Amino acid sequence: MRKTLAKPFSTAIATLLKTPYLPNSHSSPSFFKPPYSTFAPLPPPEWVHPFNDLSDLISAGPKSGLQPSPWVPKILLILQNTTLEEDLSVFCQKYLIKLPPSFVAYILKQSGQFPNRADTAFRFFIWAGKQKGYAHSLECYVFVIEVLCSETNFDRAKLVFDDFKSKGFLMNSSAANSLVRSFGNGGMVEELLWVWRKMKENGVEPSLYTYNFLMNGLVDSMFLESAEKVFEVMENGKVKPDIVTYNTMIKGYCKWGNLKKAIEMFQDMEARNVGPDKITFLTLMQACYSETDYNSCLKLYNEMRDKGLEIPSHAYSLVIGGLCKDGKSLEGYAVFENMVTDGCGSNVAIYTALIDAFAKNGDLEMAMGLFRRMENEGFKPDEVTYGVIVNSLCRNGRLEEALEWFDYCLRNNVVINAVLYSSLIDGLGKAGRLEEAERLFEEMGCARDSYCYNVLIDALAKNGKVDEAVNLFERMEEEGCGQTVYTFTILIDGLFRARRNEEALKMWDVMMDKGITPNSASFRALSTGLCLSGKVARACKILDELAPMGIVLESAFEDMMNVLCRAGRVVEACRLADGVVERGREVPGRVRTVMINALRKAGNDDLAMKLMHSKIGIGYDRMRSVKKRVKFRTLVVS
DNA sequence: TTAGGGTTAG
Repeated sequence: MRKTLAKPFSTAIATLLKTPYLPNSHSSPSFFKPPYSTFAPLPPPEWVHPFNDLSDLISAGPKSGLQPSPWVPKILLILQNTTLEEDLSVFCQKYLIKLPPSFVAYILKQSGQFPNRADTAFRFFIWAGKQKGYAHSLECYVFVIEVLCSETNFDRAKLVFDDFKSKGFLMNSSAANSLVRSFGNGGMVEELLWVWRKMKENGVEPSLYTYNFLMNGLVDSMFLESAEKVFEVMENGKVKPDIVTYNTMIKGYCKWGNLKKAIEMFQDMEARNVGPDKITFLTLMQACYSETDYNSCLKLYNEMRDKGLEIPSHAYSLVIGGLCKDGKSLEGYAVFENMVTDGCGSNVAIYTALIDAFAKNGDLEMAMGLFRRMENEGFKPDEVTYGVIVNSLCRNGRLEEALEWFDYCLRNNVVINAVLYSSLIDGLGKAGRLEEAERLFEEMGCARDSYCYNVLIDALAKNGKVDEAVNLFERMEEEGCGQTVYTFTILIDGLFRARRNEEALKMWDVMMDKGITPNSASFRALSTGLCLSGKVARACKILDELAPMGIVLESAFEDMMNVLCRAGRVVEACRLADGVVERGREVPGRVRTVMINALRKAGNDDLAMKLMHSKIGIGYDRMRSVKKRVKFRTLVVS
């Protein structure tokens, strides 16, 4: 038997590398190329059966006349099988094969092509390391680290690397590239620096790839200043920054929220003749989109078109999505038509965004037309699309149709998510159909999120069922669903409406104690309740307490003025205006404008005109020949 | 080697 094993492993591997079964055989690492003569022998190809698993392989034995078959890929498939080590042990023993490190490295490298392989790969690596007469090569370490880092298993990667360091391998450039990439992705800076030092020691010059991997690692770990330094080194060194380096830096600035610097770099690259590519544009567009700067998104898209660059489908998604969010459904549709003309395929997300935008603009016919067109083109509407349809119908008072679509989803096994449920519960609540809303809430087929709770709490509170709303608020906590600033706003508003002022104030304190940051809307609910019950000073005090916490609510004072004027409490409004000026919380000119607008909004045109034609708020009291600002109070006194 | 979308509440 041993005699028949004499055919070298190299022959088997060489044959296998040529077979179409081998995934990505063209990308096989260079150290799998000959010479293989030092490898222990494996069964010759003619033995090999088209195995389904390793047990087949083991039991096959010599069978003449069979076609050579790619058994290595079969072993790779067995990587999905947890008994790999055991099987391989048996296999190696049976054929008395000495496990070659290159084989282990190969399996580890290939295992990266399967999802969630880090655990198996790691155990395989450990198992192989324990085999008699076997020692891991540099590549084994590099590949297992690569697999571990790609699945964010950084602790294990560190463990393996500590072992690696003790072995005293000579660093080479491909190992260095891989390690820099792995450690960069994991933010393992210490390890990264070790590799860099080792490269220097062993005279391995960093290539453009090494630099770019390093840059990407630094940027992803938010070490932006270090990335800037590396960039500088590249600019002054032999290896100049290329398009990837620039794109990585731009990504860094975007992630850091420094869009201005990203744009500067974008302009700088043009000046240095490194033309921006589709990735540069897409990165910038994504950043603009995230900052809701949809206009810049559109400008970048137009620039891309002018340059004749290929426009990726995702860029269209961003531009169309941005226009839709801005309520510009027609403009969004125009870009959509460009996309179709360019031969760039649409997708469910783009259709859904357009349907939503048209529906929000009240054009339900166009929205439904797009829905049908999408279906005719073979796109299957998903849970988000149905969510948009149901929400649009609810918003437009077409609750019955929304319910029909809900039934349709149920009948056709379409997933119904919490968004669709919350839209429907909200629709029912706003239509006063509380019982149905509550029933739907209880019967929900998925986990309830804060939206679902909030819409129902709102429905209850607005329909005079404040106790039930508070019960639901408590149940929310019991069921582990986080209360949000919306929950508190709804309840504070509801409690004030029910004249349960002290409870409303307590609710505000609970919110603060929970570390939930109030916003303009929540303070509006509180201040409205307080102002209408004559406690303007208390509202001001609470507002003043927020400032030291760094919470500045831009419209707070304006909202209070509006509420007071609308309630005809002009004296209190004037007192508030004077207080705001005296505390220097707002420039007098603006307070004056706010006051005029508030009076106008409240329909009190007479006082608004009087204020406009006086020097109140900005003028000086010359009668008493003391330079003093005329108080707003004089508006109602004189 | 670098980039990745759509729906909901006060």
